[in-house]
Amino acid sequence: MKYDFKGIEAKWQQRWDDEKSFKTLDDYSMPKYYALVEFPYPSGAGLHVGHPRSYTALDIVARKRRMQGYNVLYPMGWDAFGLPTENFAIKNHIHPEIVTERNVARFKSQLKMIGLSFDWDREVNTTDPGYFKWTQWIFQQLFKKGLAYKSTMPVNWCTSCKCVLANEEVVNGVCERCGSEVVRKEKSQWMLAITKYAQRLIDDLELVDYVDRVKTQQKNWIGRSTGAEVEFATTEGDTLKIYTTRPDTLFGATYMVMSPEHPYIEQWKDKLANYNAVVEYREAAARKSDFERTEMAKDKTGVQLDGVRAINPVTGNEIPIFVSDYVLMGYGTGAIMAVPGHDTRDWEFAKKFGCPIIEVVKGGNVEEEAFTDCETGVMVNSGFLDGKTVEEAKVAIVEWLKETGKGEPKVNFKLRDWVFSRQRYWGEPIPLVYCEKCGWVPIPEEELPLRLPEVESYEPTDNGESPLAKCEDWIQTTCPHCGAPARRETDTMPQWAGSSWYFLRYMDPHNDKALASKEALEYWGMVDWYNGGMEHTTLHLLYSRFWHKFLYDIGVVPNPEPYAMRTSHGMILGGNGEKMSKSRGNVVNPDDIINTYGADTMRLYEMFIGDFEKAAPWKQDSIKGCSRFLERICAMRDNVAPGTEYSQKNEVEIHKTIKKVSQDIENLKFNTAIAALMSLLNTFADNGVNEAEYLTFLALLDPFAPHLAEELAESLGVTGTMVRYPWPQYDEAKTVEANVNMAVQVNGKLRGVVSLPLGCDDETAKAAALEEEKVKAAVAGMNIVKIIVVKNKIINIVVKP
RNA sequence: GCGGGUAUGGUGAAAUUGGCAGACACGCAGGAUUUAGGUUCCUGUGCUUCGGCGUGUGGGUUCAAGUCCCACUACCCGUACCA
Repeated sequence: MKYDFKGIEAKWQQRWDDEKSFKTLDDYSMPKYYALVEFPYPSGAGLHVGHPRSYTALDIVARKRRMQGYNVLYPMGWDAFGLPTENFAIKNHIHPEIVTERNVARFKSQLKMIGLSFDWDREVNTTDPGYFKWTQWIFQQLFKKGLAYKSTMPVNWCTSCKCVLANEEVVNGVCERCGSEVVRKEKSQWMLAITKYAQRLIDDLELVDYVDRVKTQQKNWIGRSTGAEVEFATTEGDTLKIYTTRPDTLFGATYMVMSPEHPYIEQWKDKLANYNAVVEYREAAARKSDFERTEMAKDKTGVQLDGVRAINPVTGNEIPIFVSDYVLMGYGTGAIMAVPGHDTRDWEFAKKFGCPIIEVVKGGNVEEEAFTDCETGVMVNSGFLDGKTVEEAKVAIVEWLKETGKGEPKVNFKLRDWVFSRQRYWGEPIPLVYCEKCGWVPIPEEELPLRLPEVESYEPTDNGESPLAKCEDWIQTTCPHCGAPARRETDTMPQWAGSSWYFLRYMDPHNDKALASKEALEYWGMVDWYNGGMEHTTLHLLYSRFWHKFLYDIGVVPNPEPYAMRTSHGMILGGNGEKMSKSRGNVVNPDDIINTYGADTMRLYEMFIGDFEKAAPWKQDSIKGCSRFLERICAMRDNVAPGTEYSQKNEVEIHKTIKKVSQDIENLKFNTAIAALMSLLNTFADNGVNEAEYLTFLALLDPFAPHLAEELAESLGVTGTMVRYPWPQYDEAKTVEANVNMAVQVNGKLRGVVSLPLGCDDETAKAAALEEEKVKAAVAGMNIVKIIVVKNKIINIVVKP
């Protein structure tokens, strides 16, 4: 049979569509399996070959689970709010909604050509009012529980575009789009109190099965550290509170540093002889762009306060206080005690400003560099701490701090609260109004979804307000609480909002009473397997875990964690090993591959390309191997002999392959699963093949190359589709040959191979090894010291002259 | 800086607990089929001075190391003064 992939693929895609073969069943008595891939942002460029890597991998898992009798939820949708669409709309004067619709249509038709087994009846779109109604609803719940609040925050401001940028849009300190300088500007923003969940977001990683590197990245991002808060009295009679992870080095604190934004600068205004110089420094720091701040990072700057000094609580010494921008207002208390002997940054600063450096932990040379090791050192010059190890000293000093009331143990996190507002058009409107009397008030639930108003221009305003700020008609409303005139919030939500809960909507996508029904949430939660890119292992994963925990706390979802398992795929690179991008000109379009070789070949190649978790360069030549493999399967169809049992010749190889393919799919080893299928085909080519054997092969092939598997199975009389065809079973006893080849080594070097019965005893193996001609030659004239036998694997003869 | 990862033929890559390094492919070479190119099929293919040598480098443990230990180097990803 000739391999007509175009005909075959069109035929089966049509049939799956007509029969709704992948429809998720509403039968909650069946065992369930929820496989999830990250839904894409439907960009104008269309799909590239990187997208299908993840989709195909979990399609294989989903298809296998259906064949194993599970009720499978494998859905797809669109994360469609976002900047590129808005920018395209601005440039071409088209409504973003129309742009989105177009892009989604393009993406969908491309995905359909790949033969992915999504249940399209459950498609979701974050820009659909029926969807974002619930995004807004969740935000209102957060607000009601006090987890959404307004706060003045420094934001990134592009001096040329005159608008606020997200952190991701600032590349090397300049605007991603226009290349102009980006500076900091204070703006009032909506914030979400994710830091309240910081500890639980770390602890509950114990409950889930994520690859280690993902767990590590989450923990690092949250950045928990333990230490102490210590109060330093000042010469002006007040106290300056600091946070440190090294309270053990308190005796070595020879000066203090405050952030330029520290409120004490204003408080001490009248006491500072050099107040003007301090303010000047603060203003210079504020003017610095991100780029300059990073550039200047190596060179420490600062100003010493003239008029206020601090007192080291343990030595009683008076020490100077500096202001420097290497201390950040946003972490700890915005002030530090500086221990130049044992902190690299303090050491650099001390060297530049001539502050004394005292060694309090022995082990290095503090004149040469800061000694930061906590493991080996012993305390010196530290009064009652002398002679203790760092760990012992930490315990002792914290005791002392507690007793004297000068400090207490403290845990800090790097994680900051989530800046949640964007001054943009194409996002979910924040469903709150501001009333002079009542403050911020949520709009009534029955008024959700709050839709975007029609505007003439989507461009941000000159003063950094959202484009919605120009819609006076829309803004003016009444307070739901007291009925007085009120104004709507004009900021919109960030793109992360819609993607923080989309997996819940798939469970019950058309529900208009709740984000999903209780029954659906209980049956489908948690997601059994979630695969996505490493680039989302910090923000998206953390945000969605946070929202899910909140929904758990208010009784909406039944589990504390959303995803039972998380894996990550590597990126598909261009043929030159570089990241695929339009500017590098190395983008490969899946449409071209499908036209030339067919979807099954593309699916196969995407999985065969290499280790699923690692980046892999796209090699156009290598695709042929996969294409040939499918052609050979097709050609073999004409030579399939009748037969309902496995032949003796093929039996072991078949059981082995079933085992390997079954396990490899579970372990993300799609590449070796395909290699095993190729080997089995080679075995068939040598030994001949009958119908029973060929059908098993097709069942194993089905998740990888479903169109061809269907076509060939049909030709063998299989009625219906392969979607629920039973997954082949293997018999462990039949996965091994009666005889094994054991390698014979002499002094660790391979000298021969002997064929022996499986599990034969060591003495027989030794005797057989010594009979082998090449072994005899290698052993001749030597004394045999010992012989090591590893059952069924190797015999090593150790000899000496 | 810090955190994570990677390093194996001409290429993409395989290799349970340490146990025959290079599975499976690509490419290449030779042959067969073909009017020819292409396709398909068969054979070979780590290097080698045929003793051996080979998994980034240098040490170590072991009967045995790609795999374990110590010390390096290079590249990739993330992050940016987090006290």
